[in-house]
This record gives sequence, C-alpha cells and structure tokens, in this order.
Amino acid sequence: MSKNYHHGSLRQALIEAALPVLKKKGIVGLSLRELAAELGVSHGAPYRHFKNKTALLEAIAVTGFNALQDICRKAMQDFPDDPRQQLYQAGMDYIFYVARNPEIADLMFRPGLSREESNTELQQAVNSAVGSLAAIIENGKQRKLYGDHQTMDLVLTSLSTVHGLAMFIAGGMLIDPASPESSIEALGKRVYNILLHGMAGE
Amino acid sequence: MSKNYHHGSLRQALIEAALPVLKKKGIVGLSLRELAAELGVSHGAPYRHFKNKTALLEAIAVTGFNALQDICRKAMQDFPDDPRQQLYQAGMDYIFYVARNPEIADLMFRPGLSREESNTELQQAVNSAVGSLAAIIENGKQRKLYGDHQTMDLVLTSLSTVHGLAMFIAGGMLIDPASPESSIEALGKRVYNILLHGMAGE
DNA sequence: GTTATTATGTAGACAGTTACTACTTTCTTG
DNA sequence: CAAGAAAGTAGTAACTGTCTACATAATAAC
Repeated sequence: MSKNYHHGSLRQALIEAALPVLKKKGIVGLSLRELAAELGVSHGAPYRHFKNKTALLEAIAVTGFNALQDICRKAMQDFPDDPRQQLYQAGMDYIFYVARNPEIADLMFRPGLSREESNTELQQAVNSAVGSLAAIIENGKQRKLYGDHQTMDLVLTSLSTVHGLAMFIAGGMLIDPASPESSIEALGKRVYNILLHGMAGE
Repeated sequence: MSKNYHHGSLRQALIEAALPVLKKKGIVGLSLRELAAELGVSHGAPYRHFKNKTALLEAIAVTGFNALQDICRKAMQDFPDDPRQQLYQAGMDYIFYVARNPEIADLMFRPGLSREESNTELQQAVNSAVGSLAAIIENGKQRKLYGDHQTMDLVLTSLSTVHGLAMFIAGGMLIDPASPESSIEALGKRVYNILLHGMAGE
C-alpha cells in the first residue's frame, strides 16, 4: 500500500517543520523524532537526509545565508545606479528577514555548532552571501563613496552591525519587541546614518 | 563516609566544566549527566542548581555579560579622561575575550534559547552590561565627541559591530582563525576607525 | 520491458539523556 | 542542640540520537 511510501521532499519538509519548533522550544527542545512523527514518517527517515541533528541545524543556517544573498542581489537589481541605497535596502531587508525568522538567524553565525569537521556547504553559502555584500560595497567603491577603506573591512563592519542590530531587534533584548515596523525602520535609518558618517560628530 | 557529600560549589563547577565540552561538542553535545559524572557527583545533583539544561546555558551567558561589564568598567578606570580610548579598549578587550571564550559569546545574544519565560537574571545581566557601555558613551557625549546621536543608538551600533566582529574572528568564518594577535588588533583598529569616522570617505 | 542499482523509508534495538520523585546526609541557624 | 533548609543520592519513566538490517520505490541499463 502506501501511495506515498516516499515522501517526495522530506529534506525540505524537515527544514520547514523545524522552524516553528525552534522558535518555540529552541535548539535544545528540537527533536528529529518529533519532526518525523509530525510529518508522518518513521523515526529513522530523517537520517537519510541529515547525518545528525547538527546537520539539520546547519542546513537551516544555509537557508539563512541564501536569503541574505538573495536580499543583496535584489537590492542591486532594484537600485542599479545607487550603491548607497543598495546597502541601505539590503540592510533593512535583512533586518526584517531576521525579525520574521529569528530562529534562522540564530543559527547563522555560530562557532559553537559544528566545530568538528567544517561543513563545506555552509562555508560555501557564507562565502556566496558575503560575496554579494562585497559586490555592493565594490559598487560604492567604484564611485568613490567609501574613501580608501579596504573592501573586506567595510564588509565586516557593515555585516556585523546589521546582523547585530537585527538580532537585538529580533530578541527584544534592548528594544521593545512590540515596536511597530515604522519604528524599526526609523531605528535602522539612524544606525545606518551612524555607520555611514561615523559615531563622531559629522 | 564521604568527606565531601556536599560538593561545596557545584553550581560554579558545572559552569566551568561545561565550557570545554561546549567548545568541543557544542550545545547539542552537552549533557548534564556527563558533567555530573566528571565532577564525581550523582546524575540528579545538577538539578539542584539548574532547573534544566537551558538554565545552565543561560547561566553561562550571564557570565559573559558580567565579563562585558567588567571590561567596560576596567576601561573607564584605566582611561578616566579619554572616553574614546575607553571605547576602543573595551572593544578590543571584548574581542579578545570572545576569541578566548567563543562558546560563551555564542550563548549571549540568542533569541532562541529561552524564549519561554524571560530569565530575569539574564535580563538583568544584559541591562547591567549595556549600562556600563552606555556610561562610556555618555562620557564621550559630555565631551561632545559623538555629535547629537542618541546614546542608545550609539550603544546599539557599537555593541553590534564589536560583537559581530568578535564572533567572526572567533568562528573563523571570514578571517583566518590562525591570525596572530597583532593582526587581530590591526583589524580591530581599522574597524574602530570606520565606526568612528564612517564608511563614507572622511 | 525486464532487471540491476540506487535512493528512500521502515522496524527494531541500544545506549544515553532529561527531568521527575522519594529519600538521605549535611549545613545552618535560632 | 534541635529543627529546618540546602545539597546530594538513587531509582525511574519517557524520550532521544543513532545504528543496523530490511523493504519498497524510482531510475537507468540493457
């Protein structure tokens, strides 16, 4: 019997099913068996797609980096002639993405997840996303927008700032998490302004 | 028998014993039973000090925020008349702290850990640490170093940037983790310069 | 089209884990 | 020094990760 002995897309289904669980119960509370049951599949099935629980978490992190890359690319398409707007737009889109999916962002920049063998797929996703951000910075550099700072330094600074800000907003640690979108946008604009023109007086 | 039926400081011992395990095996690989065995104590003992595994992780996060607060206070003491040096020093000290203890920093800004009941002790540690950083910023504001930006915006921006940079260095995601201290310091200096004077050319 | 091969899912088992409960020992303090 | 709180022990139920052997389905080769 079993019209669908094969699930068809169990890998993707596992990733999607894990998200609400992570949001509600965190990494510790996530169980592969529970996911399997929820998807109506035997408890061993997930191991056909993920070597272990950590591998699933890393796969989720990959989706986050892919999203970051998409966001950067879209920003470049939307403002092909305005690298500063590219950067601002990408930053704000990323902040809203993290606000909507904090559990994904939580897994992205984390030394303590694998730490054993380096996950090539994850490393590659990181590199691609960073590359897209670097392209935005390079666009600006070609127009002499960023002084003589090194591209990598600018990438590091902007990515750190945006990701950190996004995590603070998502985690509600420093900011009222009930902030309306408009106030998040206002905060983003102020931080972007500081980032661009410096903490020191203008 | 049992000269030491009571361990004496099991809570602290658990926190310390957890660190190398976290560094080696990550959150998923940490087990309270293993810690108990390692400390020569029964498997139920840890639950006298921590409601569950997550509570232990949060306690470790608290130590991280306490360290951040100490770093800020020390910087203020060391350079009582130079708020910019206070900020730079605190930032670099924090970066080296994270490089030495990535597994602690990994637990600090994490929306997905508790997410159920808010941990008061953790929240308080966050507030204290942020307060110390805000004091450094305020010192600078009183000397008109930071234009008319809001203190909270400056705190958010600098903390995000420094923490993000520290995590990247600790995780070796964007930078060669084998970088000697000197090159980490050089990188920190460049990023601090960008943060202070802006990505845009000076 | 039948047949090998590979991908995917199942069933069972084992060791290890969380977290609870009831009990014992030690420390503290009135 | 006695009473009560704090800390540790022992046992256990339910669950989890992960392995292995097996079954089924999809694919590709012939």
